Amino acid sequence: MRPVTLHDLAKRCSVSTATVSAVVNRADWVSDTTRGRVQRAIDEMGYHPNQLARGLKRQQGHAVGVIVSDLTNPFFTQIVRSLSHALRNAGRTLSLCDSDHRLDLGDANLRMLLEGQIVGLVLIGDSVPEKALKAFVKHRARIPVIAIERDYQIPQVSCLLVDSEQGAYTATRHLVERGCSRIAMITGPTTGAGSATFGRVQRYDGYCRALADSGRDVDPTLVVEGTFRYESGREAMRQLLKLADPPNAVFAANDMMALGAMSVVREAGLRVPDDVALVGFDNVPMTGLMTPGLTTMAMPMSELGDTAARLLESQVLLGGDHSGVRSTFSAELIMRASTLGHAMMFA
Amino acid sequence: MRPVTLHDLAKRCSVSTATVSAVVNRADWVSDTTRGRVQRAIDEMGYHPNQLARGLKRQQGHAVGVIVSDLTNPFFTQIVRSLSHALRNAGRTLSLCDSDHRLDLGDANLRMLLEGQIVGLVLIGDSVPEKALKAFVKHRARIPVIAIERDYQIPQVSCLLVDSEQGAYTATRHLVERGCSRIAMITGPTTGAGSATFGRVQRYDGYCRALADSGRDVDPTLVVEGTFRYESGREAMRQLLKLADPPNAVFAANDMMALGAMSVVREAGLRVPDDVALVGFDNVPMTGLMTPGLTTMAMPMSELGDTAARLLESQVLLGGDHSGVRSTFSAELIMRASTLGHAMMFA
DNA sequence: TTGACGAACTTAAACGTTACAGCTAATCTC
DNA sequence: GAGATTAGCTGTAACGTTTAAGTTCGTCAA
Repeated sequence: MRPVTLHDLAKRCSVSTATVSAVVNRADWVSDTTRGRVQRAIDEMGYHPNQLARGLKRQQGHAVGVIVSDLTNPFFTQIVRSLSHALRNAGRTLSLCDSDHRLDLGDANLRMLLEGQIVGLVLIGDSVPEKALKAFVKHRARIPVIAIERDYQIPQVSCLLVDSEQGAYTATRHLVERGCSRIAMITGPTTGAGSATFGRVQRYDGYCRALADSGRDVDPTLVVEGTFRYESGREAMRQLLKLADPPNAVFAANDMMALGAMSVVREAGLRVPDDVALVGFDNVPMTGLMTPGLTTMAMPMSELGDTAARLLESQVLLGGDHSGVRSTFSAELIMRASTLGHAMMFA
Repeated sequence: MRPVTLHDLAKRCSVSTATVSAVVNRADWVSDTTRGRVQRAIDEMGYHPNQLARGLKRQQGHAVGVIVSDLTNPFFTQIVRSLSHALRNAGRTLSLCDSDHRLDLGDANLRMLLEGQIVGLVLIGDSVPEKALKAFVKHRARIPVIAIERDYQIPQVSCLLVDSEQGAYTATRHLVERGCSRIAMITGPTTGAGSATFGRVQRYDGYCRALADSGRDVDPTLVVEGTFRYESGREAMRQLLKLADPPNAVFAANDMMALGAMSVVREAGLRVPDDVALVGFDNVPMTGLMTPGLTTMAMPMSELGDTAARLLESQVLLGGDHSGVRSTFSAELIMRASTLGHAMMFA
């Protein structure tokens, strides 16, 4: 069963393929009678335009490439999801690659997408090495590139970032306002995976600024380095509880570590939030599902996805060269029982 | 900066485009000297084949369409991820659509992918209505379709399913072997979202069979219906604890409900697993991260993804018509502290 | 010496679509 | 009523690739 083509329709309606094409593309010069006749034939024969041919002719594909460093990261999953919705509405296809934290695969994916004649590229997380991207941008200057949660120093590349410093400030500030006297922090790793992506430095800076704003000094014994993983949150918390004067509040640089910390606190027979209040960062789905719910900073995920899609579309339509935009989004405080307690939550 | 084409290479090397094409496609008739010369030019000029043109000529695209009913479901995310890896290795692109549980969107996505001249289609979860798929298969008999975790009654469609009955049997059996006397079940919903997908019926059947095998009757007061959501697990567990003779073990039809149940058990001051042992289903990532870890049935996610990719590739290569394969995978018991307790786990 | 053969290459026609330059006939302008 | 304009359509050349059907030329058997 060969797919129906413009030629088939043209023959059927005794018009030229150009006319049929005009109907399909809603050109304004076709008479109503012809348009009706062709449209009916399209419906009857079940015609679908061949995007390969269209793309070849128009010198412009219909797919947007997306490379994500780790699709199983719920934060990234959400972004991909809203990208997917936005692109569908724009009539575009989403070509997805998971680079599995391996930058070499990111490079291979880049080549593959390139051959697929993508019309735009979205990079999520640390998925492609700066060098490879630089080469890409140089050879395909017409393809707009947008990076999410990864800061590239390439003028043509747009970067959408979350203001981690502000988020950390808000989180810490929240603990101050709840009256916590000794506020600890579990930071992200200083080197290796994630260090480039999730702003360990900025989150720590925000913590410091919030303490300074309330007239306190940072107690170095209350700052422990983790690896963003659950188990490292447990380890860090154990360390904190061993202190002579342990903290009564902890801000963790991500939710996984906060959850790890919470499990240790409870195993030690202490109560959350009465003995130790906890705040995380990221708002991964499970934080709202547990009891007590974890207070955390929500990343603006759909916003990032939507903005990326809109930006992309405008740059594609614009055509020609475009300079990279950078914009920063802020994380939002989601208050839950891990800092408020049940009584307060329903007060 | 216009992309390099076969023509550019042909001119540069003073050969015909056919020869260059032959080199690119590794045909065996090109002399070594010519091949070398062309290959060098390819590297120097940075040539990348235009997959649109190739696809148009070959009458066969290079992308595989994937429609997933909800990408944020960690179970599906994992499948997409392993599909992505397998497809990259096969040199194919993955066109992703999230249908957001809306079957009408599934239909729109289907159309979009169709126009993109996909070479194969993978449906994950309940993402496309049977009727729409039937129409698709009828018109595009050459495109193999594989459904994962959704049973279509269409001969040409291959279905990859997880044996829920067997999984539920194994889970319940495990509780029996741990010496639990009163084993409750929290089932999935009888109607609505998920009822078609995750075999509520089969999971309940497996539970019954395991009990029967150990010579017990099903106590209807110990079977409560949930909605697969966390909150419904809490509600169900509250109901179970109110019984005059409450259960000392619970098998929940998915992890979310099991986690909800666990939170209620602990709030009631009871111990897991000593007072109430718990088993879930799905092995979502967080189950291994909490304390106590949740014993659960692991879905063979990468296996499903890989199999889908392999099956697809073989059917694509075969070309022509193909009859749908159905195959069933079994879930695997992951034993954790929610049934074993710490002492037993390290015995 | 002829002719057959194969290695190494070229030619040119597609694939389905779009865009541009015509073309025809009707309508408008003065 | 001659010329200009316009609405509505057609013809055809691309887009970059593959591929079937040649072409050329050197080698080798008879």
